Amino acid sequence: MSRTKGAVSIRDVAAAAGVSVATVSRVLSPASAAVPMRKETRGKVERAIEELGYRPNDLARALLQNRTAAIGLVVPDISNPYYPPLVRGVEDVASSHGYRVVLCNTDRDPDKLTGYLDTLIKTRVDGIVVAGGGWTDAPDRTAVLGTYRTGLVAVGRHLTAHPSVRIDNVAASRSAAGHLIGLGHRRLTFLGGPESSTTVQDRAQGFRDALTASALDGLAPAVRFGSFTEESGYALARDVLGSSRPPTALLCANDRIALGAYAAAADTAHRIPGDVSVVGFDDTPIARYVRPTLTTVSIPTYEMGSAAVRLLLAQLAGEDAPAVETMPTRLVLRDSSAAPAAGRAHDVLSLTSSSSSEREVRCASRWRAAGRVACSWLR
Amino acid sequence: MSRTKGAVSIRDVAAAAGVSVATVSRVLSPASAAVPMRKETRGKVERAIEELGYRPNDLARALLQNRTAAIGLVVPDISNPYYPPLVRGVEDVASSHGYRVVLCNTDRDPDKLTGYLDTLIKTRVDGIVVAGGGWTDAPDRTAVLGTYRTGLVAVGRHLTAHPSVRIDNVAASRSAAGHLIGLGHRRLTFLGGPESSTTVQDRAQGFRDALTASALDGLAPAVRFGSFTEESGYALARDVLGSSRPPTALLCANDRIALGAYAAAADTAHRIPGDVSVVGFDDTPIARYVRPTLTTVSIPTYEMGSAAVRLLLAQLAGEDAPAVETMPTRLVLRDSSAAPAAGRAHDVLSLTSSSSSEREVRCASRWRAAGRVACSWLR
DNA sequence: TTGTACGCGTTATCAG
DNA sequence: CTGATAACGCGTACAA
Repeated sequence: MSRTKGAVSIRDVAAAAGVSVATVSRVLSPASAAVPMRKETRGKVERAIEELGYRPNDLARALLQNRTAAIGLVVPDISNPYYPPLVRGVEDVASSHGYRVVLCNTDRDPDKLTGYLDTLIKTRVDGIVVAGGGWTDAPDRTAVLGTYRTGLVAVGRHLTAHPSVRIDNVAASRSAAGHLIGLGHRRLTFLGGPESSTTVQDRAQGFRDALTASALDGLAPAVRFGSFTEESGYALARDVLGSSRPPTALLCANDRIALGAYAAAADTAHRIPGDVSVVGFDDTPIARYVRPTLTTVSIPTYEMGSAAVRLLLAQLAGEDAPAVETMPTRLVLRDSSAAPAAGRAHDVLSLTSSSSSEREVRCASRWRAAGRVACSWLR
Repeated sequence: MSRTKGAVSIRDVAAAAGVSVATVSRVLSPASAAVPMRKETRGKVERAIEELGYRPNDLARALLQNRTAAIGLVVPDISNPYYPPLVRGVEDVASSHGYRVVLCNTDRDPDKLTGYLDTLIKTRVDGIVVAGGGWTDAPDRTAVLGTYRTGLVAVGRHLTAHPSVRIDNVAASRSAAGHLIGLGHRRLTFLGGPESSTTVQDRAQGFRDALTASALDGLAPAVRFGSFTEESGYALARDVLGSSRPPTALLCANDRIALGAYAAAADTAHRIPGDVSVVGFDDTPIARYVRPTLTTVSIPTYEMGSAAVRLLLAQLAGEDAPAVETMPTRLVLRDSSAAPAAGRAHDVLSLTSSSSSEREVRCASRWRAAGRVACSWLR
C-alpha cells in the first residue's frame, strides 16, 4: 500500500510481485518485448499489475521524459457552431497519435488567452493549436512559448511567426460574389462582421475585387460592417433593403448574418431569392435547414483542425513543415441565390462569369449519396 | 541554464537571483504574502522570474501534491449540436475554479470509453465528467477509478453508483404529449431513437403515460424506434404518414428526427402544422430556424455541464453532494404544433390538458428581450 | 530570514 | 536476466 491517496505505485507492484521496481518498469516499457526477460518473472509482474489495478503515473513519466503527450486547443467559443468540427478534427488526430487535448474557450478575450497560454505552459503541453484568433498582439503573448519549446500552430490568420492553417478568404469571397454577378446581379452589397477582423477584411476585399473585375465597382460599392450575429445582419439588411434602390444580392460574412438578412427580407416583404439573393459563409448545419436553403461558402473546418495537429506534430518532431497550409473552400449552391427578376436587373453589362479557382458544387444530399430514399427539400 | 529542452527551472531562477530554491518557492507559494521575507530578496527573485520567463512546472507540483487540477470530460461527439453548450458549461466552471479540461470523444464506442478512462487515470485527473452515456456496463469500466480516488459525475442516466445530473425524461415527454393532446390531437405517434437507449425508453414511457392518462392508449399506441438521425426520422415518418389513417401529431425523440419528419411530411404532401403537428426534443439551435419553427423540449445543457462540475468539485472536496440532481426542462412552443384541422380531429374525447410540472413557455425572442427591433419570424 | 535535504513515481544507467 | 540508484522539478519540514 502506498501512503498517499489510495493510489498504487510501481513500488506496490514490485512488492506484490516480489521483484524490483526496475523489473516492473521493464515490463511496462514500450521496448518490453525486445528486452530479454524470464517468462515467469514477466508473468508474476503482469499478474500483480492486474490484481492491483495498477496504472502508471504519466506525470512522473512526463517529468522525466520532458514530454506530456498533451496539446492545448484554444478556441473563441465551442458553442459557436463553427468550431465543433474543428475541435473534433483536432481531437481525432491527436488521440490517434496518443495525445490528449486540453480545451480552452477564450471568448476572444486577450486576457483569457494569456491566462490559458500560461496554464498550458505550466502544465507543459507539448504544443498548442490556436483557432479563430485575429489577436493583433499575438506575437507578444506567444513569446514565452519559445522558452519552453512549446509548439504552436494557428488556425486562421494570425500575426505570428508560427505555422498556420488557413483558407483563402479573398478568393472564396471573390468566387461567391462572382457567382452572384454571373447570375446577372448588378447591385450587390456585402454585409460584414467587425471591421477589425482580418477575416472580414479579406472577405470584403474579395467582394470588391469581383466587382472591380466586372467593372461594377462604380455602381454599388456597398460594403457594410457590423458584428458576426443575426442581430447585426438583421439591422444591416433592413437598412440596406429599405433604401430607395435596394441591392438584388447580399453577400454575408457568415451564415448568422445571412440568417439575420433572411429575417429582414421577410419583414420588408422581399422574397428570397425572387427579390433578393442571399449568400452566406461557413456552411453551418443550419444552412441546409432554413427555407430557402442557403447558398454559402463551405469551409473544411474538420480538416483544418486535423491538419493543424499534423502540422504541430511535425513541428514537434523537428521536421520542417510548411509555414502556411491553405485549405480549399467551396461554394455550395442552394436555393437562396438565383438570377434577379427581369424587371430588377437593370444596369446590365455583358460579362462572363468570373473565373475562379474554387469549385462550385451543386451539393448532393448525403442521403442520396448513401443510396437512401430521395428527400425533396433537405440538401 | 537547465540541461533539458530550453526549459528554465526553479534552480535557474534561484541562481539568477542569488538565492536558494527554497526562497524562490516561497515567493511563488500561495501563502507567499503571509510568509515573512525581506523585501529586497523578494524583489530580486521576482525580477529573475520575470527576466527568465519562468513558469513553474505543474507536473512536478502535481506529483508532489497528488492533485493535477485537471478534469476529464467524456462526450459521445462534440460535433453533435447537443453537446457544445454542455462542454462550455463544464469548461466555464472548471476554469473558474482553476481546473483545466481534457476533452474526449467516444462516439459511444465502449472501447474508446475504456481507452480514454485509462488515459485519464494515468494522467491522474482529479475527476471525470461522463456525458451522454447509457453504458450498460459502466460499473465495470469505472471500477478502476476507486483505486486512484478519481471522482466521477455522470450527466444523463447511467447505471453507475456515481452521482449524476439528469433531466426527468419521462415527465418531459409526458408534458410534450400532453400539449398535443390538449390541442385536440387523438392519433399520436412517437418517433423514437434506438430502443436500447434509456433516454428513448423514458421518452417513450412518458408518451405512453400521457395517452393512458387521457384514455387514448387504446386508439393509437404507436411507438416506433430507429436511430437519432434525420434519415431515421424521415423513414419512420414517411412510413407512418403513408398509412391509411395517419396520425395528426408526431412526438419525436430528438430534433434531428423531427427534421426528418419535416422532410417526410413535405414529400407526402402533409402540411405542418395544418395536417400534422411535430414536436421535437433538445431545442437545438436549428429548431428556431426551420420553417415552421419547431416546438420542442428545451434541455438546460449548459447548466447540466456546470452543475456536473460543481458536483464533482464538491465530491473531491469530500463534501457530501446529492447523488442525483434533476434539472428542469421546458416545452418551447413554436409553430410546428397546433390544433388538428377540423375534419381530421375525430375520435374526440373530452379532457383537460394534462397537468404538468414542466413550464410551458411561449418563447420570447432574445432580440425582443434585449429591446431590439422586432423581427417577425425568428423566435 | 534563508538554506539543506528528502520525497513524489518514473525511467535510464550501470553493476552484478 | 535482474537489482540498486541517480535523476526529473518542485514543496516542505527542519536546521542554521
